[in-house]
Amino acid sequence: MIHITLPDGAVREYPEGTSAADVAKSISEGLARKVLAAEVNGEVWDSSRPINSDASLKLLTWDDKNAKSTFWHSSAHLMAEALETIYPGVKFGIGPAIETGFYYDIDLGDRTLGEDDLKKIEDKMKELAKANSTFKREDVAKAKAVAYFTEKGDQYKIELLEGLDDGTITFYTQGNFTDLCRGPHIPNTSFIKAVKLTNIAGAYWRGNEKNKMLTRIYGVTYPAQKELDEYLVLLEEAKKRDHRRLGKELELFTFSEKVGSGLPLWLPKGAMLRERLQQFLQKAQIETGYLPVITPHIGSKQLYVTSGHWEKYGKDSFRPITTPQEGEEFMLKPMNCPHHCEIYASSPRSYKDLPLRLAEFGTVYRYEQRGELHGLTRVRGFTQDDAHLFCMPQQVSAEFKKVIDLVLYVFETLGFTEYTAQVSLRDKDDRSKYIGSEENWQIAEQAIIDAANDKGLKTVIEYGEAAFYGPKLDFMVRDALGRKWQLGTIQVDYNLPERFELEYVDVDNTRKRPVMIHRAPFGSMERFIAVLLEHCGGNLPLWLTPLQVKVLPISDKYSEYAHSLVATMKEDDIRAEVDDRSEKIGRKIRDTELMKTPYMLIVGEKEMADNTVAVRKHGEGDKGTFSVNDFITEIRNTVKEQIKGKNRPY
RNA sequence: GCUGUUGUAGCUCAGCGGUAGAGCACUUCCUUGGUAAGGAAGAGGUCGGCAGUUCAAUCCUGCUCAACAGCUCCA
Repeated sequence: MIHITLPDGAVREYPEGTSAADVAKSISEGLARKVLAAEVNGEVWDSSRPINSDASLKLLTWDDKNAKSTFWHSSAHLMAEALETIYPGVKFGIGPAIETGFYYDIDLGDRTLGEDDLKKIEDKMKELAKANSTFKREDVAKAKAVAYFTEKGDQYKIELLEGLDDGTITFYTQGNFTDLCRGPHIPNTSFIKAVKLTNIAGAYWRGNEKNKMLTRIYGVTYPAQKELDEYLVLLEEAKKRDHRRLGKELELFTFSEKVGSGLPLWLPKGAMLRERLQQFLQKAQIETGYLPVITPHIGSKQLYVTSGHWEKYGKDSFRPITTPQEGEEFMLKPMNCPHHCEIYASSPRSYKDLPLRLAEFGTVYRYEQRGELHGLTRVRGFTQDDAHLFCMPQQVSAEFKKVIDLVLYVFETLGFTEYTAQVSLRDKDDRSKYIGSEENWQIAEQAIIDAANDKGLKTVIEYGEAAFYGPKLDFMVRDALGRKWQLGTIQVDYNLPERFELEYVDVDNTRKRPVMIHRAPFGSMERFIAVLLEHCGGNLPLWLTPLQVKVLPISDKYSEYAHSLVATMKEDDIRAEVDDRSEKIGRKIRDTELMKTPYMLIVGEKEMADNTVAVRKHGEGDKGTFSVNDFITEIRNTVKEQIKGKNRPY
């Protein structure tokens, strides 16, 4: 007999070789029908796999993350079975579960798939799922496994087998399909009731662009049609929050083929939003000791040779521009750091001058690969909320923490509560691509880890993600469709001060090298606004929104009163407009709601007589009648509250 | 950059080998109204661009530009 410990602490006795499914059955039949997999001593297993010694056991049903992942992994196998039935001879790469759903990379030879094919595969999957095939696990000797896939002619599986040790190899079979797989899987295919193949795309074998491109089919499955429907609705909702769509609807920005791809054009409302955001950060920065500077949009190529960027990124940049006669070369500024280094170097610095914090909303140009461009999140011309802090080595830690405070203040004010902080360190093995001494790297890496811990950030450490000149702390958020984007960044740099031979005179009258910290709380104005739009679904906070109040006169007769209200509000820095079109009030309300304007003031005979306004709030409806002064006070207070923040660093 | 899909009016889209259509938006007129679309008339497109096939191309073919999805990349 063995002892099974359940999550509630209860210990039960079962015969050796009992399975999670058996345990479930002993508790209740209903539970047994829902169990998809099990966690045995913390490891996810097939529910049918025999347990041969004492163990802790958690039965996994659909609500569990690991169960979903198992379910989707099995669905990938089901899709593979369908593919093999429809396209005999198809070769398979890998087919894992992902955050939502699964994919399988396949090699179809010369055949290409279209939308109609996806439907066909879906139907076949549903048919095969109904066949109720069991997922059977089998230990296989390496030689036998290689022989199996050699006969099948699947070179990808053979390549995968090369990386595996004999004795650890397992096959899973359902119906007529057998795959090399570590498992685990759900008990049988009949659990899969709803199937949707969402997407078809190319993907390089093993993620290497030198390898063959395989066809990747993405899909998602559910144990009930209702859940699939809900998921599809959710996807639609997410699309409505897409910043590219909101940017168009709210008239914030646009692109022009003539101007060029990846070069956003800010429309008046977008520019207003962006400038307001910039002023907000500028103010916080000045309060916390930053000094604004301004540098040109181009710089001599020599500047980037000195910085090392030419060598590293020159070939991937916009080509240098040349002067008419001399043949001098200039580059469109791809980053502000070298310019700021030269500002530092423009006069002798004492330890008393440090830290020197130079800030600039600097527009830079980078030649991003064509396929990388994406709305405002990945563009070729963008403005960084950049600053470079030059400090003594012993000041790094304190400066770093101050920057974290500033970033958190920005996030809090703009309502970002969900983000991850990623500590990007060097690749553990390959250190050839990094500039700078081992010792400096270690100090910097430790300083970042300590500062993040000190501030209580939830961090993920990523090896190999550091910049070539130093480690960094990046703040990441997700967009409406689940894609991850980096927002704020803080980076320690021991390299540029070296290359630009920056110095300060220390207390003991010796010359020393300062340390540089690059930082951008927004990351870039473009990307930040993109993510902000998606975050708030286009309902921008009152203090930031281009138009705060729209005054809607009920008829032309009250137009004058409406305009007088706007003039009054303007005195209190409230951004308001009148909709004086000859439309019915219902129509004006609808149009204003669609533009997501926070407040509507409806004014007619009554309001004009009493010097009041009927307030309607976006998304909430009629709020009743207020005196003009009360309304103005309300707006002013709300705005004040929004930008104050509890964690204001100044 | 790679693979695939798409490109028709300002926007969302329909259509088709015989020189274009809807709704919304826009303009004008009527309507002067009370919390999410009042009515009528009008204007607007060399069907992304360049070639080719054809008696004839928005439609077929090639190239090119752009957008979208994913992969690779991201100072």
